[in-house]
Amino acid sequence: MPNQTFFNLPTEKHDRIMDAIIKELGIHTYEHVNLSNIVRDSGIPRGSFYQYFKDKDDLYQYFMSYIGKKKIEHWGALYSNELNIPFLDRYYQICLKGFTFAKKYPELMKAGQKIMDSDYFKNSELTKYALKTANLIFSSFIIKDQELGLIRKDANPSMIAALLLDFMNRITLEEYMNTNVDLPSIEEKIGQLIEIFKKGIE
Amino acid sequence: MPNQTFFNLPTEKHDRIMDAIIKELGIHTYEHVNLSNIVRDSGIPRGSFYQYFKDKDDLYQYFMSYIGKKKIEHWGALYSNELNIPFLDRYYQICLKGFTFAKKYPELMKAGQKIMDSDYFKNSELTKYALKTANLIFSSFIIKDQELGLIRKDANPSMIAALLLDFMNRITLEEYMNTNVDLPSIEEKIGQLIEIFKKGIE
DNA sequence: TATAAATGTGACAACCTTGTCATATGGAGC
DNA sequence: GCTCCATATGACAAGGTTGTCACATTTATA
Repeated sequence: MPNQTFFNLPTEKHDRIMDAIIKELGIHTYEHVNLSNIVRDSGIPRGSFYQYFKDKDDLYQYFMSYIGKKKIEHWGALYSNELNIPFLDRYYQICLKGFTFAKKYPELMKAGQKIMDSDYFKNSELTKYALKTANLIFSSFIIKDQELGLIRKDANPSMIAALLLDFMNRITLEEYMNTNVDLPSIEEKIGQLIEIFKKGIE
Repeated sequence: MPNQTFFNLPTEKHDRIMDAIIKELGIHTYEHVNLSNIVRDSGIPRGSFYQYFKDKDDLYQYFMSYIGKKKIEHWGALYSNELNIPFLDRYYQICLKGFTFAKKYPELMKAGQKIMDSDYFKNSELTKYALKTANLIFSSFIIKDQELGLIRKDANPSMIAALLLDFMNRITLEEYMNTNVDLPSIEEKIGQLIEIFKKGIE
């Protein structure tokens, strides 16, 4: 985590640095992140960077916690157990939230996507754990629906979860990042997907 | 494409170099490929590398054509229009072929996967074209089945294609590369997926 | 205002990677 | 053996990146 000095910075400077970091992480995978670009873009001297962050790794840790906070803020209640709606309705809402997140924080979204392409990210234990957790959360909702008779009991929850997470990931990459795509066309697409999942294609 | 000199090389030397290239491409994304590792591993002098290949780009071009040839060899007939079987049966076979490909050429498979993570690959027009083509091929099979009444006409062919391609991609990454996974468990998994697609989960 | 502590600064050493080039070697044809 | 051409070779220049450090400046405290 960054040095306390970094957190003591005036908001304007903190944000300027974060913007530069987000910009750079949105352009290059983690391994290719160039500190020189960050210090140039944020207008801070090279030495200052190393006063705030121990190294690249430190930068990454902070970025992950930063984007994590924003995401929890944004999706929040939709992942709560207290929300009692059918899983596919919940999934629909979660996908749409992805769209609004991408519109609200396009640069952050880009950086978040890019990070996932990085070896560093893929090889980290934390990542494997996070992906497994995402699947488990979806699975638990699916199992609940199976008990309620909303979803066939012979369908494998973890497989359904994986398929829906895959779709969400792809639509995020292909559609949400595309400025020409509007909300109605996204709603239409997610609706189509859910139809296929409900009824099958046969 | 590499210089003629490269193709004149004795098979043993050619293979030694290809092995080193495949090994390196399997470890680092294209942007991070290190020529020094390749010349060390293949035991050729640095100068020779530049006698064979113009630059990194040349290496990439050759690798793509190399893996492309192996893939066409391996999947061949399964993508042919002359094979007249229901699309989901074909899809099942295609997925299984992926498993045997991964077992036959594990290092090549790893390199092929890694390449897809590279910015260079993602931003190339050829790639976008290739991905679009894969979807179109699947879609054309699906449309044929729709006309035959095997698949519902109101299901979007391109979306079905995308979902199934996504699944194939993920199972390749997660299962095929894993040495502990055997054929029966893969067959089981693909079977489950196809069940979900046929009947839906409701 | 004086002093100490914290923070800012950028030149630079150390390191790494790429692609080049002058020179060496090998073999085919005469 | 001689000449020519293809091929082999590795030291090195050019370019780029990282993290450091000695010194400058600002802020906090007495």
